[in-house]
Amino acid sequence: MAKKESFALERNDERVIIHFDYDCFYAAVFEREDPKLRLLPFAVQQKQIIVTCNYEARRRGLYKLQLVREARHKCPEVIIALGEDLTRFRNASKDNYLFLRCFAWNHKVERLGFDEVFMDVTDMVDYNVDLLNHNALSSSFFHLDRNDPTVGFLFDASCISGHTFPTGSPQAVGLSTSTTASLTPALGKLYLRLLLGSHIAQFLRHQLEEHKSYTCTVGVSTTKLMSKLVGNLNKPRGQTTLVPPYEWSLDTGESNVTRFLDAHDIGKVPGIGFKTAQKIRQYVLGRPAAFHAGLVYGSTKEQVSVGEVRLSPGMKAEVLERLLISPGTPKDLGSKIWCLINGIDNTEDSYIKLDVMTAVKRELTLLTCSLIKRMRLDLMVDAEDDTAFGDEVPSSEVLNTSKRWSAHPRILRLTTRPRPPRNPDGSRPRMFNRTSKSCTMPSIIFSHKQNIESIAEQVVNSSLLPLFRQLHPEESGWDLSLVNLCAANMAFAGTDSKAGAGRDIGRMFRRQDDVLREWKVGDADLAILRPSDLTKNASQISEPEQPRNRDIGSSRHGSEDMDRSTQDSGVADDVWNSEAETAELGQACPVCGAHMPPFAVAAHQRFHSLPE
DNA sequence: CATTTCCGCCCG
DNA sequence: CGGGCGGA
Repeated sequence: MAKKESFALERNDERVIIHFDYDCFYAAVFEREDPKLRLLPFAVQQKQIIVTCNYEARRRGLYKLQLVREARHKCPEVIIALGEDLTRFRNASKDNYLFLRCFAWNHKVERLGFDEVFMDVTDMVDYNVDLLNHNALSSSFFHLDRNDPTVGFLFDASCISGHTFPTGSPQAVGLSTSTTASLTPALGKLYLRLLLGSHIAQFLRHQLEEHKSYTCTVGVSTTKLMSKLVGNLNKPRGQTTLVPPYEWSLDTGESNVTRFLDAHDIGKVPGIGFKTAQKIRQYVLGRPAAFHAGLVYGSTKEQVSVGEVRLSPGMKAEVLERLLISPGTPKDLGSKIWCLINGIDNTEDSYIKLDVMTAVKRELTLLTCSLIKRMRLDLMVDAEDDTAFGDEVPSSEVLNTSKRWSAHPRILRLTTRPRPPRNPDGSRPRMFNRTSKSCTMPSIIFSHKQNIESIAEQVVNSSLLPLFRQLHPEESGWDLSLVNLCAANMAFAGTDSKAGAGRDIGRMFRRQDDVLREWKVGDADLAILRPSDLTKNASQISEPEQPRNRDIGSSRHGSEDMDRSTQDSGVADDVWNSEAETAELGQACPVCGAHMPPFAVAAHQRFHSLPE
């Protein structure tokens, strides 16, 4: 049995991130359509402003966000294109993005605006680190395909590709020399990983130039924050890698992260906008920070460096939090910014989270399928027939078109329960700390045209995933002991021409509850959903509640824990699991012992509870 | 409790 | 300026 597949929980998450920034993107889009422009001073105009211009134009004194009048005066021969229609830029951006994404092994590639891309190449790097031949680093081969060892490129693994910060780092020396030994193992490993990152970055840059005719500037580091910032050091058409040490230590002294970051103006840090920066400046200076209104865009501010902020007396997350709270500001903005100015970018967690999300999505989809089946069994009636439940249990969930809904649940609710922390004796406390979120039942769920799977997929995407995110906005380490889906707040369709119909149905439900209550498995920690093992299907049971405003169907689902031996060895666990494993094959009715599909049990039991 | 609307802020 | 996001 695999021991440690719990990737999401292990904090070996020093990622390798590449940030791409296309050089003067809008201008480059036009240049690609008309290469003659490359040699001429060329600018793109929106309204009365030069939004960007090529480097030929910059050589003649033009710059971004300059007034068109001024630009024309300074450089009369400039060629200007109108760039107010964004579609060509949008398309080019998307095209480049898709191109880059083809190289990624995972889907951790994202666009920021039209002209920036982040790519998490951690998996590629780690794969290739293991395959390096340390005796022949300078003639290494970078594998781009795990399945085809011939796909890749040659590179020199004895040095970083492109520029570094700080400049003249071990790069010149190379790894095969004695300096390698002086590097601590951890430092050396990170160095090697970033080195490989720099080579894949170099490769991708050239691919982009060759196949798409776009040059770009890239940064390589372990976070989006740092890779984006460090890339700025060498533009255009350059790349910069932020080399270790990333941690402060006795022999290496200050970390290169803070050394680099501290020199920036506080307002230059992505995520710290003008307002926030001004407040922080004011705090550090002890007086309002001066800023002279600029000509066109922004303004020249009194600069306060990240280092001054970070090292200002008593500075910490709480201080920033208090400083920045005002109506409409995000919750923990203070700690966010404290992290940022210390070079920590929490968004990297979201990459890991993505992996887990796909598993969660699978689970939710299975749950939804179960729920739909149950809803159809319990709530669909023959179009001509007003009675909700016949004498026979339907033999199949397949529905013909002569059925209609007798009632509509109006609310869809997702409930989860985190696994409570373990007691000293290894057992788990029984807690009822469930959390739930609900939304209006998406109408698609009542469709009887589409098949159940496609409906489920839509419901998951449109409703359940958003709910899940609300329930678990925290970082990746979900360890859930229960996931439950239910349809609630019944609305009966019949404009009760028969006055007693509603009451009869209500009574029926109550009787059903009585039966189900007996049948129901105890409320122990049963279903298990863990990021490390989300594949196995468990079961579904119904969960009766109050007669009025009650939930009609409820479908519970979880996955079997890998490490079951360390769990409660209670009987309930075993009962549950045996039921769980046979769930898809069939279940026995606890009253009469008849065998049937699990989703039919509830309806079948209702049959038992019908009035004589 | 969910939904709708608006505002502040950040970004390119 | 236009879009996106989060909070009230």
